[in-house]
Amino acid sequence: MNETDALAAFASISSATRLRILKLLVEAGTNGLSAGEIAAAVGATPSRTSFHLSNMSEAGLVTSSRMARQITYRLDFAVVGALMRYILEDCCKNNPTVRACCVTDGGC
Amino acid sequence: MNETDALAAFASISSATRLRILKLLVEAGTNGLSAGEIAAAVGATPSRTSFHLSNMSEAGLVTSSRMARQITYRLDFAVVGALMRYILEDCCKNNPTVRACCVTDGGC
DNA sequence: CTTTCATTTCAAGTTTTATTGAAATATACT
DNA sequence: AGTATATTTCAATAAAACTTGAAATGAAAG
Repeated sequence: MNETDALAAFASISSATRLRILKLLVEAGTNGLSAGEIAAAVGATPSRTSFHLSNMSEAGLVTSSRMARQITYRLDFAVVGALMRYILEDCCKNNPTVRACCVTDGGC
Repeated sequence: MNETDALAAFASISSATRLRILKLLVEAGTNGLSAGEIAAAVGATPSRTSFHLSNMSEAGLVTSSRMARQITYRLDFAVVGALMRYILEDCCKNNPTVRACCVTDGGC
């Protein structure tokens, strides 16, 4: 992950709707969800949802594949992980205070 | 960290200049840097730098304190850590793929 | 090959955010 | 008090992102 990619990812998840889509796709796991299911879940119009999904796709956060008439969107967990690593290492130089928050039993 | 705070933090670090300021303040550590030093380092005008710094301050990422004529800005490492934890736990439900990227020897 | 369903694209208007330079505030020095 | 330094605030402009609804695309079914 480079700076340009990280900036696009941050911009993408700084929208309340898109962050909600991300959380939804985390729960959906590797199966993903169709654009229509996502639209229904977040209560947005199809065109608005499509706009947000292409934003997330351009940011590399999601992948899409057509299944018959529907298009399935899946979260790219590796990209989210790479973003975490970018903050932790490239930005924060492995600062111990920041790093402590990333362990399950961390005092944070 | 709640969703509102996380959204503000993401929006803040989705600007190239502000991400650069964050990295600068990571290296400065607990000493921090004055607004003027930051402006010089990022090559921005004082007013523009001030704008970005108040954005980061509203997002909770930095703290400020006046030292004589200068105002020192410091990164709030705990807030950055809380943001990491928010992505990892609240958003990603501790997904193992994402979590693997947060350990030094992680296969990521 | 027309219809239906799922999704995307487009154009228009609205809102938000960024930039610039000048003026204002706060502190220190003489 | 008056001047210089450091930073912020303000108003105006410019640029980017969001929203809406209508039209277009792609795929399946009759």
